Amino acid sequence: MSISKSTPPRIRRSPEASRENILIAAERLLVGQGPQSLRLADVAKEAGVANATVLHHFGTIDGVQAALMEKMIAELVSGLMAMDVPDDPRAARAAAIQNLFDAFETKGAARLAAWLELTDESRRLRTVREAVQTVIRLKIGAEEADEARLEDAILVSVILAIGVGLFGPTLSELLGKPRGRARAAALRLLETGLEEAARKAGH
Amino acid sequence: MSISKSTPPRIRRSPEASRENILIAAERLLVGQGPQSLRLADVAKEAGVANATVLHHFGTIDGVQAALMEKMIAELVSGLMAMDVPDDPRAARAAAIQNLFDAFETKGAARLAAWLELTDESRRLRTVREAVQTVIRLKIGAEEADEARLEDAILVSVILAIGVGLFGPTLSELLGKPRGRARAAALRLLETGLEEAARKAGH
DNA sequence: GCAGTTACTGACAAAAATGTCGATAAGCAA
DNA sequence: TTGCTTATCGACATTTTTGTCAGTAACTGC
Repeated sequence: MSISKSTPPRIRRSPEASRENILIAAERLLVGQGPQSLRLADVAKEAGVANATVLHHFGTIDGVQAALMEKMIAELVSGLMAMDVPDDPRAARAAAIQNLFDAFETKGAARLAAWLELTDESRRLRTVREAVQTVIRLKIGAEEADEARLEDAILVSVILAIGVGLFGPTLSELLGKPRGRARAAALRLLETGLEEAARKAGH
Repeated sequence: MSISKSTPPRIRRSPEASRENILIAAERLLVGQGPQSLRLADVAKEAGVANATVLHHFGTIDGVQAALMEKMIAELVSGLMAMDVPDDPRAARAAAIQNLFDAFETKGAARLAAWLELTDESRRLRTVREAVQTVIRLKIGAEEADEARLEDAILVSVILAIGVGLFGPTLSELLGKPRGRARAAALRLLETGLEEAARKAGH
């Protein structure tokens, strides 16, 4: 009979599945505890593998971080792009704004943006810019959107969407409000603001 | 004659001045390069002292970080509180908003807020909350500000102020706008939004 | 001057984090 | 089964970062 010396059977994944497993664990850590939690041992433990396994797939711990950025940015961008557009211009604007807020609310996308900003990796938001611009032109109905007012409103919308995603819960709570309050208030403000901008811009 | 063996004369400061010197250096690093730059050697080098000197005054590197938080939060709060209030309610609201944006624009206060949020130190924003509430009640003229609309407008203002301070420059640039554009646009949006909120709330 | 206090420092020790390497075993193909 | 590839791992080596300590020198009060 075999005694204590038995080691638990190894899990052997495909390289893709293994990378995915590690990245998901890293994302969980990042969203839950911030960038400082992305240490080799932490990531490996969270993913349930040995330190060496992480390095086998990503080379260095910076490699993990870089790959995680790519992944999260890609998800953010696809979230920004994926929406259907009502025909009515006004409804389309509202839907686009909703979509914007959704994109920065889920999966810590706003935290990613803040992280990139804080660590001077903000150039990586360039990809996001293109998505946002596409959304602007295609979805909000601003093909001729060189009108200053409308573009400004959009700029503010993006900032507010990220801000609500990042600070909304905390600030709502600190000010003694229910958690979703910030989002609702921001949407209301933007609705009137955007409509007015669109009106003045002649749409 | 004395040759090469001479060491440069030591600078000897008062404990307070020395702590201040180190904290200022740390703040420079934090604002310029993000949280990951707060390493003992980095801080010491930036401050122009030996590693051991930093530890002599703060015990550990975490002590430096904690003291820096206190300092930056205190400055942020005093920045929030320091303003004079026009008599006219409408002008007072505008001034308060301006002040809010100023407070989160200078000295990386918005970056501090983001850092606190990312690292789950957001409870430390509690002090800020009280300042914001004071400003709200005293300066915006909302003593009876349990009106939902007005309070919501204020909540959004805070989020937008931080968001502009944090992301304004980068996003303006990414979207092909001059740097100060985000702030101007946000102020314009808030002006109409706040006025409307105040009107509907019956002020 | 002189003595006492302490801010300051370099050299060293300790701890923590990253990265290397050979061995192992899981899967696959023949 | 047999052999090959390689994902996985523990043990170890390296690097980085933090913290300790005893000595030095700048200031203060006498």
